Amino acid sequence: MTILTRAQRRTLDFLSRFIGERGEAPLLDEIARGIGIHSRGVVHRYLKALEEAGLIRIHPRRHRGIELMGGRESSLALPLAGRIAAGQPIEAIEGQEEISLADFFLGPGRFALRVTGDSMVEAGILDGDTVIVKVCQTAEEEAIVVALIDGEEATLKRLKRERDGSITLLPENRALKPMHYPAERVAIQGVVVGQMRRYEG
Amino acid sequence: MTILTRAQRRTLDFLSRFIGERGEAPLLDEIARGIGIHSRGVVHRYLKALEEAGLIRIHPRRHRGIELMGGRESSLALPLAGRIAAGQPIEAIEGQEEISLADFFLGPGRFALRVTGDSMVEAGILDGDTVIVKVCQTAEEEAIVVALIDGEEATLKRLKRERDGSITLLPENRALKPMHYPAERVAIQGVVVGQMRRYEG
DNA sequence: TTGACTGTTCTCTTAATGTTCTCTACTCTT
DNA sequence: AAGAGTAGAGAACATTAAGAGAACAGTCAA
Repeated sequence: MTILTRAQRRTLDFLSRFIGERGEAPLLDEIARGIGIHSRGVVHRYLKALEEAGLIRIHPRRHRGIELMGGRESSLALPLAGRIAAGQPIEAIEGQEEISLADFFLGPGRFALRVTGDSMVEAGILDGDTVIVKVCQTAEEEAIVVALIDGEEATLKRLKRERDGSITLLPENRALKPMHYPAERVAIQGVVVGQMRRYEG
Repeated sequence: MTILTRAQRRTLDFLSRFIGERGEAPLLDEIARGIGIHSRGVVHRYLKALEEAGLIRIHPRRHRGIELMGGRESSLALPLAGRIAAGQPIEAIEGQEEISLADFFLGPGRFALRVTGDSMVEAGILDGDTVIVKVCQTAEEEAIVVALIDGEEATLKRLKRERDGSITLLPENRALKPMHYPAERVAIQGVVVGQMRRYEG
């Protein structure tokens, strides 16, 4: 592999940042501005060198036709920038860590469920959220479960077992009352293992 | 894999949204209007390119004869069971629908951030949650943003612009007070586009 | 069956973009 | 002092991207 000159390295850095943020490659003019020069021809020379070094691929004559060969394909991971409210600017903590969506949510016996209603708002589960549920018949105390009552009505509630074996389903909403049932009327369909929400930009 | 041009990408986005909402493919004229042009011929050219790239299939001469291929990054999908709290047992957990984690969260210029603190609890963002942030300098009113104050302190707050150009950062927690700053002290680092949480089983 | 729609194929236009060149200047090394 | 290598400017040319719109042929519903 060839040793890169300073200008070539600047170009490569700009490229990876641009593509990482915008999802598409920059124009030659954008690269020029990004590394502080004015000539497209010069940029083109640097790109040729980077291609020679095997670091990028150029689709000839295509606009924005630069692909970087870093190897790390679009995995199912997001760069993890760190913790917020720690009092530091977040910038440029370039993907040291990554967070894997698969690790987060995927697993055997799981499915997603869209939530309607406000019964769990105080647990941070809002109307419109999606919860990830793991199928199981038994659940631990205090877990948030999908419970089927009398084989008819399914709800999302926090589980509490009473000493006499009966079951209380606690909503996380002060406006709603706990519901109390004998054990045989309640069938647990699964336990909530995750929750996610999208904000429309 | 061919690189898509911007117009081709716009077309693909419109297609998946249209089909997702209405269950059938659009006419060429509808696509044209949807992406802001007037020529059916041009649309047809874009569709050919998308077919070339393996992203859609065209049934020749059929009206609405466009089918979009799962050329997506597969495998990170969960079966979507339906809506809960509708008063029905979660009917037939057949994975007819699926929810794609990639669609949900992945995209250019996004990163994850672990939240510490309770300043946004009433918006359903709890201590320990992870938020997905999209990098951008400007944000719409009422968006939840990552804001850097005086270049030092980063926080997660709801954005409000005052008439005089100054900025108010609103916590979603009655115990905390809104913070008010002149515009030049606040730099927006990104907008929250998603949120997720894991419940330890 | 028929006629209005709809998909397909063309050619044309315009502006933006990639590519190739030549020329200049600066910094090293030997 | 003379090359050699790196940086950069900028002109000239070729190609692409994006779009309009006409003409034709096949589809589909009343």
